[in-house]
Amino acid sequence: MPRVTEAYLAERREHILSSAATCFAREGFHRTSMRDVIAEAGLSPGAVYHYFRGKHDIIAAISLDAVTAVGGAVRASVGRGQSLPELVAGLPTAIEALDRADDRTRLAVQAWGEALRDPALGAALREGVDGVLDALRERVDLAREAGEVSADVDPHAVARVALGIVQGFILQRAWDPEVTAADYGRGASAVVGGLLAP
Amino acid sequence: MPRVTEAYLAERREHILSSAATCFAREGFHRTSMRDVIAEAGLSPGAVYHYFRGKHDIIAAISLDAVTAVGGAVRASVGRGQSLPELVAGLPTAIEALDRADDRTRLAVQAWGEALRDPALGAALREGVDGVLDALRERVDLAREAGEVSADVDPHAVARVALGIVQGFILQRAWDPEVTAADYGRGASAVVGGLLAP
Amino acid sequence: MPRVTEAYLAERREHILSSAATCFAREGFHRTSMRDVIAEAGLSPGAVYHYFRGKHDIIAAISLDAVTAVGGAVRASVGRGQSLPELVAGLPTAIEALDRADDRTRLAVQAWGEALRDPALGAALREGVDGVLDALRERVDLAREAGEVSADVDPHAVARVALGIVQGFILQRAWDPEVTAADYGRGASAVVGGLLAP
Amino acid sequence: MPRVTEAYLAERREHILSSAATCFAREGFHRTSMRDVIAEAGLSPGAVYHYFRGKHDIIAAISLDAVTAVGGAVRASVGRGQSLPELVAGLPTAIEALDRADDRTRLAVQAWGEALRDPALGAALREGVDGVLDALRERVDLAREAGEVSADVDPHAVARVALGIVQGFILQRAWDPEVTAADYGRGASAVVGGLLAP
DNA sequence: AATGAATGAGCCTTCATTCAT
DNA sequence: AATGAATGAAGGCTCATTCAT
Repeated sequence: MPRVTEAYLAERREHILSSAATCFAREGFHRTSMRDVIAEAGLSPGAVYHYFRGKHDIIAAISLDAVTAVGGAVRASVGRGQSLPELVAGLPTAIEALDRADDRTRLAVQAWGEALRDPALGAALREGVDGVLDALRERVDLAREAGEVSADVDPHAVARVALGIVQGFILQRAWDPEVTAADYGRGASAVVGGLLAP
Repeated sequence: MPRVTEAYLAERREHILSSAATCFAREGFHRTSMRDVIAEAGLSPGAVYHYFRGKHDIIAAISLDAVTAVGGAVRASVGRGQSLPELVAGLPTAIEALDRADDRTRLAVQAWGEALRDPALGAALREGVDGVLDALRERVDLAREAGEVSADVDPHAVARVALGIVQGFILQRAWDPEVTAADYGRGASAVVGGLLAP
Repeated sequence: MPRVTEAYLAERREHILSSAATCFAREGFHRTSMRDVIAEAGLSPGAVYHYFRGKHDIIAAISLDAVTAVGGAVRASVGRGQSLPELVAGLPTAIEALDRADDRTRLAVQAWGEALRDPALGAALREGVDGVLDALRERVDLAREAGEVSADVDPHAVARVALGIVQGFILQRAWDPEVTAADYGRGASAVVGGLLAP
Repeated sequence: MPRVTEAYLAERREHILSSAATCFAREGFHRTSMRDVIAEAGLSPGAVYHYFRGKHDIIAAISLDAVTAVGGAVRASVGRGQSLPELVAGLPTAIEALDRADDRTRLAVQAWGEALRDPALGAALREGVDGVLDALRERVDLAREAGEVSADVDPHAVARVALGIVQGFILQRAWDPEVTAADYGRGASAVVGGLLAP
């Protein structure tokens, strides 16, 4: 019989992660020391190291979470059966909604850089991105089959561009909170749906 | 009077920066120590600190350079008098051309994260981005006035989205070198120019 | 729970201080590196920094201790109910007794200079000195009331001079160990008690 | 024929010393870097090192100057043919007069500590002190022969105490500028001349 | 005589992490 | 499960000083 419930352990782990996220969003991965994380969590070094193998693991977990959350938001939007311009218009809002308590999108920008240096994280992150790209590509395929989109576009490339539009929003909003989802979404929808005069 | 020429000083500074860029591209800003930079430059600590106030300043200079180079490539493309889809199609190639010697686009991704934590860098970077956004917006304005684009689009928002498309390319290519400028450019051009069947 | 006893912590702190004092007496505050202190203490850097915020704090603690010890010796002598000449004659011996293990009086001379540059240390030290001056002044007051001393002397000024005599001994003995407490004390007693022929 | 006059060289040397003294009085010997001294002097490193072998030499020169100045003031007072109490009463004022532009007495306190660590400086300083002690002792001898002072005092010891009184003034005044020469001198004169009621 | 770029040893300190309790 | 004292490598940087010009 375990001394403590599994739920307790999971909750503890989560608590540490969210404390770390707070620190990381405030100061960045590398300007945050384990001392900071430990203090923010109100624990002792030993306790934190009981749940994580090291700082590295915490960064990886948080990075993955941030990127996964973005991916999840995109995939959820894709599944909503809207027209392509509607879909694209709504993505920024879906992203914005992620930043409930923590600055998940700011963490995502940092995670992007981290993934460049950490092969394991890079692979994990790439996997998530591939899933999102697949979802977007399938949606474009459908649109093409439905004649909604001209036959000679490359769904792979279009999916990448659509993802790029989302990534650009995340980045620009991280730099400047005045970049709103509504404006950016309108622009995106215009680009995708009717930029060229008929 | 051993006062060396100003050109010599500038060249030395540049040498240090490019040595640092090599290190940073290889290991990231924070896994690179000043020792690494100093060794790569083949100098002594004192010499490096003669030209830069600290690691921070070197990171900032390189970050700014990377982001400025991206901005310059975009602005140069904008000034080339192409149609909007042509312009957008060509941007990834222009970006790709930046990575001649150093991995300037990889550095850019790191710089993005850095700018989130360093207010001074953030401000400088934002200024550069604003210039690029202005150039793109003006181009869209022109297209609108020429009837090339429907009148009810918001040029500001469209400029941001166009920039986002470029940023997305930088990021996706940094993660996966197989993402080619040609493919992404084709996708971008399709999105902007004729995604919707007529 | 590895929480060690408070006594253990205090002892550790004291051990570091005495190691530092050894180094400082040997080489001076500024020619002693933290490496020296750490090696002398037989600890790791982290351990030392666990107990002190930095070299500065160690210097301050040792300086304060040295000056406080001197003050304590003076106050103890004052409380011994001797005649003024007896008291003054005994002070050098009391001071000399401080240098049992460490060279506390040599440290005091260094502390004097340090207090000139470190406002916090200066204030602390001044406070200690004021206490000693008070004690001396009270003693002089008593002597005056007892008619032991002429009525028109300023007890404050006399107290300062008495302290000065002690400080001069500390300094001269630090430079030249041949200056003995016995000789100096005899001189001091003569000055105070019967310099002028009757 | 020398390129520059000897006077020019001496003046330059003096200029560097006074710049250094300014820095040292402001920040202490060890918190002052050669950069500081060089900047204060408005010269280049090479120029300063042309006149001094190193920081060490500058510290030694300034320390010696400060201590010598004190010694000179005492000896000048001794030669003035006053009664012993008058002499002692006047010493603090003579000391105070030294602090024209620079804080020579503050530098002296630092020099005391320095002499403890630097054998060469210690020897030089001790020599100066011995001269002062000799002068004081001779004065006491004279007083003894004149019957001004009781025959059984030890002139050596009394001279040391007299010097100690001066050193105490220097120290106490360095810590607290409110300690005035007038007050301290009055106290000293009282101690020496008539502390004990008749 | 003077310049100032360059040197490189060494400084103080922090950090992620461990392990006896 | 949790504590926190301890580790020790490594970090960024400063410093007194030199020497080609």
